[in-house]
Amino acid sequence: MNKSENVALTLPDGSIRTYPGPVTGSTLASDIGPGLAKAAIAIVVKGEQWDLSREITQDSSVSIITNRDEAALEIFRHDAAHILAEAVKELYPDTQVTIGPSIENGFYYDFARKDPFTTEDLVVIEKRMVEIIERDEVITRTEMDRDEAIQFFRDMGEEYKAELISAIPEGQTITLYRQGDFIDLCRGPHLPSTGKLGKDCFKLMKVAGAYWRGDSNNEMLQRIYGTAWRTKKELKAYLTRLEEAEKRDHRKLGKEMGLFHFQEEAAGMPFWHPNGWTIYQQIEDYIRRKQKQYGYQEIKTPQVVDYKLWEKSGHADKFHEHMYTIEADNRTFALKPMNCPCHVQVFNQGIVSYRDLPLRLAEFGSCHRYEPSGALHGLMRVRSFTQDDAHIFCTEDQITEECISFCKMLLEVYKDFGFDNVRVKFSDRPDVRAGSDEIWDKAESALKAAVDSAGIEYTLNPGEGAFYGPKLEFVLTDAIGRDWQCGTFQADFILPERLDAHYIGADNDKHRPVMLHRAILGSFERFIGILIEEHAGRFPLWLAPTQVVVTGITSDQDDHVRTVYEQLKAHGLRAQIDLRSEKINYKIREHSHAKTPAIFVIGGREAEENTVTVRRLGSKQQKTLDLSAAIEALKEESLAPDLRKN
RNA sequence: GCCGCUGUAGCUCAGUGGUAGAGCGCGUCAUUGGUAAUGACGAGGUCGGGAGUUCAAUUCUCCCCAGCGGCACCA
Repeated sequence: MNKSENVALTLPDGSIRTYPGPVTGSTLASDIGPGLAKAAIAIVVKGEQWDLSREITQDSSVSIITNRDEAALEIFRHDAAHILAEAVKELYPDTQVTIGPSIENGFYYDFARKDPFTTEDLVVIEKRMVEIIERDEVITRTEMDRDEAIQFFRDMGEEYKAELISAIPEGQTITLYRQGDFIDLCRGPHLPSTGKLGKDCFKLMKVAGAYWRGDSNNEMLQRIYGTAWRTKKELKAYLTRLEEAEKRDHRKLGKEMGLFHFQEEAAGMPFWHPNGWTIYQQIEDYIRRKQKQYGYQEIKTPQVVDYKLWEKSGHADKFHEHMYTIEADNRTFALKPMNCPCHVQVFNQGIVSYRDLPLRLAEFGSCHRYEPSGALHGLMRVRSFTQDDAHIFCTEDQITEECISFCKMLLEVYKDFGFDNVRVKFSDRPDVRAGSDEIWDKAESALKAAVDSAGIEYTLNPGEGAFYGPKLEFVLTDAIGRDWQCGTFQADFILPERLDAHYIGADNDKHRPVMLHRAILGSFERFIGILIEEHAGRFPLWLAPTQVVVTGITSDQDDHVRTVYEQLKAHGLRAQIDLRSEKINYKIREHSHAKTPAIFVIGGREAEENTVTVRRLGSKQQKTLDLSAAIEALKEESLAPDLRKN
């Protein structure tokens, strides 16, 4: 490249600035204006993010990233991670640095260190980070040869960094970033200087353990999590959002609302209370109706099954450590961890004709899995749960149609529960799997064709399929932003083979059916957990454990209150009566806290006119209605979505 | 399972090497009040479980269990 050649930079508005030679983003920004120079964070050169200090040597289309841009956030967070690492190295020089990326809402950095960081350390580190920001250290980018870089970090005692670089292909140029005395391997880009990060725009959040390179066979590192934002206001808003999310945590609400509990004697296995079980039953009834509508037949299979069956199905091989076993009669049994092998047993009874396919067998199957203790999480990850499970036995030709029908049903169900945003992942063959590559090719392409024709958008989730087949995962998000897989649709060519399922085809020969494993809610437990958080405990009327409370202003109305209560119950509403000698204020407050959707209040006037004054949760307004009208309205609203007329 | 933190009344939490406290809730009584807390009195705890140190352990040490935050796992 001839240095004397002109460099023409095309800005987003189409205007062109020409320079007599190489030029940096900061020069460009200051030439455009001092305001921009101050706000500039990085520059996009031909679609790639560059540091402001990096020389642009060729004609390029460019745009400057300012601190108002969304793209700046990631850079801020990445810089925050570097500043964190610098602070830690200054305070605890014997610590080795490893990696520190920006993540959703913030950043983290993993450190190798004998003694773990304490919460008090975080305060000290955070203080030092502010100092580094105040020092406004210039951040410079340098390039280094790969082997040179390995030696460089090794000389500094940074073995992890050296190992990281070793994994990079030979001959490649490595970029390093320096700020003050701190040097890190990094792709960049970074801010021009540490002072660009607002010292009141970040906060260290927590310490945690994390395996080196995400592998549980490796040693555990100390991870520090932080959050970082463009402005103090954004940071505050984020912290407030976290607080709000905590209030809708299903574990907290479950306790407050008396839905369920856990205890030591049965870790990870919920005890459902009357209130929670009412919700559960509403959901089960709903799904049962839905499944009938979509051509499923419900069955029930045993929970304790000889271990031999799990060996035959292949589950024992991969999951034996996660199965509860029982010894009896000199035999070993397992509590079923899933329903599919049992469903094949039902399929295998008698002879199935191709005319019977697709055969859709559904079960509200209670399963037990010995989940690792650290994985347990309220209702979201439990050791005993019930799935809205079903297996569709069909021919290869029927996969597409079944997938389309399933996706339609799933989206209807999610919509009825108030979930409009469902993310879908396509998980293909894992490293450890059963069956030949040929069968996997077939299963994957069949599932892909099916989901494409269903018109569902998905992201690829490589290597995450089940050991017997590829799957679609339908993911919902909890209050704290954590993702949970609920629905699933899996194409399985392997279990029918292993458990010798067959049908008689039109050609009078035996054929293997394809097995489609599918669930919509996934487990009732997890789904209810998410439902609680989604609604913050304020369930729609059809799900609410108590739909209406009837109470009087004074005890003079007690008889009338009783009559109304009886009528509500006669209409099938889940009503409660409150005859306590408390003031109306107290009772309203209490039932509102309990998140009761409707309160019917009866005073002297209402008793005389046979009306009720209705107060709905979340509203301070009251409406006095004829009793029969009030009951009718409530009844209509309390119908499950699939039972409503419109 | 791994790293760290936590475990005291039904709930939320304070506290101490000398056998425990608050608020809410609960119970009794009084109060009959028009839409988010009426008052008085009262009951309630093997301080997660086990072992050790000590004259003495809820408090200090160790082991175990469970919960929380992550990591790993998730048929």
